[in-house]
Amino acid sequence: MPRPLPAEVLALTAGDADAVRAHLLAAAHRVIAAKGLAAASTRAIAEEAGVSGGTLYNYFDNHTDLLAKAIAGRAATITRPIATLPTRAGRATVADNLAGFVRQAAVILDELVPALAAAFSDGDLLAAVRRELAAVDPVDDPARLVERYLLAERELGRVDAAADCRAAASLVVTICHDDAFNRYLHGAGRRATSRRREIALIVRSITS
Amino acid sequence: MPRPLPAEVLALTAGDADAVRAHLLAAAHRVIAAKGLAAASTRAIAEEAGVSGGTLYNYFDNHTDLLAKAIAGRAATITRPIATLPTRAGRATVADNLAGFVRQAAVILDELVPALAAAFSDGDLLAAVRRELAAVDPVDDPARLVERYLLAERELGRVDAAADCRAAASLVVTICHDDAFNRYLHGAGRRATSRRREIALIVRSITS
Amino acid sequence: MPRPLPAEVLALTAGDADAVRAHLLAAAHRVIAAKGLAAASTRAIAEEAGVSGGTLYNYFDNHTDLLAKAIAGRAATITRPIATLPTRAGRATVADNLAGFVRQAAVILDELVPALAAAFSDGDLLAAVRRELAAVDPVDDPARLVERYLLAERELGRVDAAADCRAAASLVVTICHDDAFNRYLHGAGRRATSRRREIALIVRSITS
Amino acid sequence: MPRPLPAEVLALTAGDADAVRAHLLAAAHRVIAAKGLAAASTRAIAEEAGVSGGTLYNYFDNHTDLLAKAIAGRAATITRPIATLPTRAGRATVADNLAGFVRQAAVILDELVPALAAAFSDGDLLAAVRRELAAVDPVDDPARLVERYLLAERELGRVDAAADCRAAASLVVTICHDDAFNRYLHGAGRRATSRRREIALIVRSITS
DNA sequence: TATGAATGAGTTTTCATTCAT
DNA sequence: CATGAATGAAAACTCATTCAT
Repeated sequence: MPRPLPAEVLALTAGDADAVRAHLLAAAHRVIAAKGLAAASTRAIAEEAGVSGGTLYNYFDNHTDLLAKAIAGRAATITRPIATLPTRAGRATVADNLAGFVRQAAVILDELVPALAAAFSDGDLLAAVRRELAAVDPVDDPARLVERYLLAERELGRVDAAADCRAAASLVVTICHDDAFNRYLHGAGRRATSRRREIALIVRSITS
Repeated sequence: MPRPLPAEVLALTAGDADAVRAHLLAAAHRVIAAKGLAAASTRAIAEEAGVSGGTLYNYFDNHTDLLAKAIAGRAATITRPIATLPTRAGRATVADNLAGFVRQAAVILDELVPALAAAFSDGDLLAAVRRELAAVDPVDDPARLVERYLLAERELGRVDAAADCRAAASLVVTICHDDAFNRYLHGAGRRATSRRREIALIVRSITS
Repeated sequence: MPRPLPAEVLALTAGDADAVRAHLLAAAHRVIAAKGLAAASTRAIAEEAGVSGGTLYNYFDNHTDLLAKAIAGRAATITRPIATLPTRAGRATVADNLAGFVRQAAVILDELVPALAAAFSDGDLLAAVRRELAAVDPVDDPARLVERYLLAERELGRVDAAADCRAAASLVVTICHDDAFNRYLHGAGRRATSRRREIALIVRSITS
Repeated sequence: MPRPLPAEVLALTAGDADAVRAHLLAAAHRVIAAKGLAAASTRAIAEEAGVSGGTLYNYFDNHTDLLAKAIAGRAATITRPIATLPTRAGRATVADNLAGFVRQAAVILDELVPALAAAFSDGDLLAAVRRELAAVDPVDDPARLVERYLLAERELGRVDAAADCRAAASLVVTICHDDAFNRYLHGAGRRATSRRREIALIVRSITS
């Protein structure tokens, strides 16, 4: 007999199918973040979401589909908290602004990069993740964001007119990625590297 | 019914236990590279190595131990093909030498980074990989290699006396890491990014 | 491909979870009795129960849990067929009644003692069996049953007022245990020892 | 290449085949006593004995043969420490002498009964144990020993002329067996039961 | 006749998926 | 479109036994 979703889940989703889907994706991501991709079995996700195992299949094609959407979905939301960077142009110093960006990006990347990296373990999953990523709006690309900030600084004269803002932005974002990767690779004990010297080097190159 | 190792394997190892171990590690790495970590079951590895399933346990404690050594073992050999970089100081241009390094590093990182990243999927495996990595000689760190090259260039006057060679080297290596990650994330079809502009930016910062 | 339980099993259990559990425990006990504890693999039990291997894990934590409950479960039902002993007080002779008890107890102990003894082979299993046995109602202790019978005979004057009924009962039960152990140890061919002389000795001690 | 046995083993056995066999049997029994029959793998026994796994097969037909001889071999030596009982006739009291026997027997039975019981888990092993037990000299039967003691007491007039010494002896030995079984079944925590009352009951029956 | 590596059948257990309710 | 039990393939790992050395 078809039964309604459990009270807790209904309270969160109001029974809206998309809301339920989002709830399940969030549960999946929590499990991946907490216990790793290998532990993100359908049963573990269902339990975390407070639904029955079979229910997942009413909202997703299969296990891989669910995982891929949970992982790639985070990539779409990644620029959200750092979207204000371009508005900081003209304030403080360029180096400080970039360092601030690196610091803020770390929070998001620390939960995105490990999940993304873990997807490398399974060819099918990786293919599905690629498909999902392809659908993400490339305008939200963080590198574009940083580039826009540097261009704004160039407008203000705080960055050389001839500076390659795209390359500089790309370098900054690359630093963020590698840091997140290394933080997870080397474990929680690892002290966060400051990267102040690398940023100074980049800034030196684009300012006279 | 016990038998000596199959002829093919014996030919490679001459019965030496360490050689057999290396043979099994190589087989494990081939499976990981070809089909992904998730497909690197003990059975698949044993088959690839041309050996019976139980034989693996005569050489490794367990599946995780084998995988961790197969993955981390590559990290130890990584500087081998690029160790000649410092000797190139004074020849060609700094930018070309760094670009050449990035190109060569890509070959190795393309087989190391995906396996390393895939280990993020399993907490136990990651912990084992960390233990193995800790045993790798840090003198072989590629960043130190690039730094030594830049310091040699500084001796020769082709790099500013005040240049932060460590930061520059760190940036170059970071580029390599992120590129390898992105190449695998976005799939084989992806054209390798040249990174010429980023290297130019770095070089500009350390030369006058 | 999921299917309901096979027709035979459904007929026995009517889909009730506790009935299925009991069915599985009975299957486990049949396998132990027929082929020994070492042959009571999960596969053998599932086959005997007419069920798929994975199904066992929907009802029991693990193999040890299943075996322990199958073994200890019998101990709980053991007094059932001999519970009427106290009502025989005053009829026939005390010796005959005790001999009858010994004979009846043998039927049950012949299927309990070997399984219990076999559990000595595995420390984990034995620990689990102990836990299960601790949950059995001690009021059903057969020694208490025999004691109550002897006390009833004492009330009737057929046993000395000063007789140590508890010790006598304990001796009778001990005989039952050791006989069951020895019957299994020496094999089916062994003629059941009558123990008439030992019972006579006990009776002589508690009657004048 | 045939090598000599390891130095430690040679020191104990002087290379004598029977001594080596005894050494291996003792090792097997130690493993069974310490970790249970299920843990008494060929590898564990070989390690305990300080020899290589293949060596066992130069002295025993197979695993079962080795275990059966290790278990049944103990039964042959069981009367050794209590053989002096008959000489105690006339000294102390009959009850004390029997209680002393029960106490001493416990030491031996505590290592024999659990191993014997564990053999119930495997039909093949049990059959082999039965074969080995059949070869044990029945004159050493502890029950005969106790009977001889009681007959000696009867000669001395401390036991009734009409007493059924065989039944009494059988009861005493039965107590020992059941106690050992129960001690192991209920675990080390269990306080040893004194059985003074049961012995008193038996003695009352054979003395006036 | 000691060694110990290779074997491979066998063990317990997990898990994505389906479908009767 | 919720449930959760049944499935059975696949996983990691163990172990008695053999035989080249």
